[in-house]
Amino acid sequence: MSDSDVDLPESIELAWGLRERPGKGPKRSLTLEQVLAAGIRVAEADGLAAVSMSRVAGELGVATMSLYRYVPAKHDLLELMADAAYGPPPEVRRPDEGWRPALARWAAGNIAAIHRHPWIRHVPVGGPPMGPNGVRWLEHGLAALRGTGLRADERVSTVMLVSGYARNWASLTADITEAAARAGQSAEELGVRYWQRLERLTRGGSYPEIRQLLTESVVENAEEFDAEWRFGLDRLLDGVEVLVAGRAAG
Amino acid sequence: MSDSDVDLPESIELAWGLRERPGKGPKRSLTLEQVLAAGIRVAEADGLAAVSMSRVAGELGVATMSLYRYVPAKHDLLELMADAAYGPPPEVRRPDEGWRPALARWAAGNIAAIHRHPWIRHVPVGGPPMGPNGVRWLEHGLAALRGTGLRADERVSTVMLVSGYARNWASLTADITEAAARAGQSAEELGVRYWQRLERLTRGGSYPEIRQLLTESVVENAEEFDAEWRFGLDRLLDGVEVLVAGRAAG
DNA sequence: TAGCTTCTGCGTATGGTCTACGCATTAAAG
DNA sequence: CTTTAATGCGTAGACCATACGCAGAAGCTA
Repeated sequence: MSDSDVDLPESIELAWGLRERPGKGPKRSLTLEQVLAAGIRVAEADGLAAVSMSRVAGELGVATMSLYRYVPAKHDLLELMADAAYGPPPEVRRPDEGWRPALARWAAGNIAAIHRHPWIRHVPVGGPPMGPNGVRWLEHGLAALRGTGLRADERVSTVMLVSGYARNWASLTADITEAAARAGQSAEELGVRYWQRLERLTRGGSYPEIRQLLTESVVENAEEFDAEWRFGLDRLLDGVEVLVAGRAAG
Repeated sequence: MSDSDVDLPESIELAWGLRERPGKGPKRSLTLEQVLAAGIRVAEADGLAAVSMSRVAGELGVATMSLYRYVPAKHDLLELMADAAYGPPPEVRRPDEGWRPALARWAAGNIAAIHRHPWIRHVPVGGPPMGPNGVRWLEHGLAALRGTGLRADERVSTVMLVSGYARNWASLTADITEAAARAGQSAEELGVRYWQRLERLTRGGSYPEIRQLLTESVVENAEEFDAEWRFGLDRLLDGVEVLVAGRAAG
């Protein structure tokens, strides 16, 4: 109870529903959930850049300033929207499931969440996860590593490593997909274009490795897109496995 | 020569100095380098949020709209600033150097660059690297993997994997460092606070793994900060090594 | 040398952004 | 019934990016 009053950021208390509502004044006309849902609706429709306080308020049929009774600042609105949009993590690791498939499933869930709400990647992250869903995701990620013999800090680092990779990869592919949509081309065409451009830029300069790359075929079609994701994930999990195996032996 | 006219984004042509300057009108009073340097100066002093067109123009003693003669839009200014701030990559792999230490050095250089200019992490990335420095970094990253038997797409994926990890880790630590500076606390204290907060939030809920974590010590001091970085990197490189060794054998 | 063309810097104006402040209204507590 | 606190929100201030157009500078051509 000495640390019962660890002070939390206001937006986090809001998200967890820890704000006492003494119910003195008039009844509130909205809930935080409604505000977040409206923000998400706007982001889904027109991208994160379209999420302005006035636009979200308009979506709810209230005045702009009313939102500030539900959220301390726009930045908090965005963070809370992201946490809400992530949704619940994939099912926890089953008793009969190995750590590796479990972690792979968790990573895939991460990708899926970002691809389901591509605007999430533009929400600036501010520190480690503390939102309700963020904490649940952390919990399930750690659950995948139970019984591996990894130390506490190693388990945390591993989960961060995997989620970081998932986020990066999802961001990159979403960037390409959106750029392709904007240009009216396929993602495949756009991938080819990148290497054409690199070819043009490295002409005349001293870029032996890149020039070498261009002689081998680096073309990617849609199926190899997924293969690329799995390549990185396999590298990552192989690296973890080396450690796990070493711990089990030593 | 059929692909001699691959069209490049305007900002990229600008950065590479590929814009013909027919020299018809009056002499320009600035160079792109000066504009970028001014923007970087502002970001360095007051953060990326302080970088507005008018502020950068003021720094240079010109009118706001004059900047648009050097840069198509603010977004391009930021991208170009980031590319310039990265600077040249670490020395290429030496002939006697193994791929693993070379890639580790390259990764460390990545970290150093972001820590030298912490605002870089807030510049929204838009696709694969095409700026002059971005391409040079790519070149040196690939050079570390020469002779490993990895295919072209595998080399590229590996480099992306490592740079992504470096960026993520540098971002996280920079977030913590800045938050600590704002709160007048040490990064160590703030790390402890995170776990205290997590303890508070997971009380009463169903978070067995996180609760378990809290019983083991997850405290990090400044030295373990660096150990955490190395842990992730070792996992990553171990994973690559498994593949490289397999290729050498098979 | 005269005129034409093109490029420069930049003043003005438009339509946005976030949010501090204060006020009238509502509802519960004493 | 009075006191107290919380709500919705109108107004206003301080920014922001950038479209447009113009006056002047510099080179090219005749």
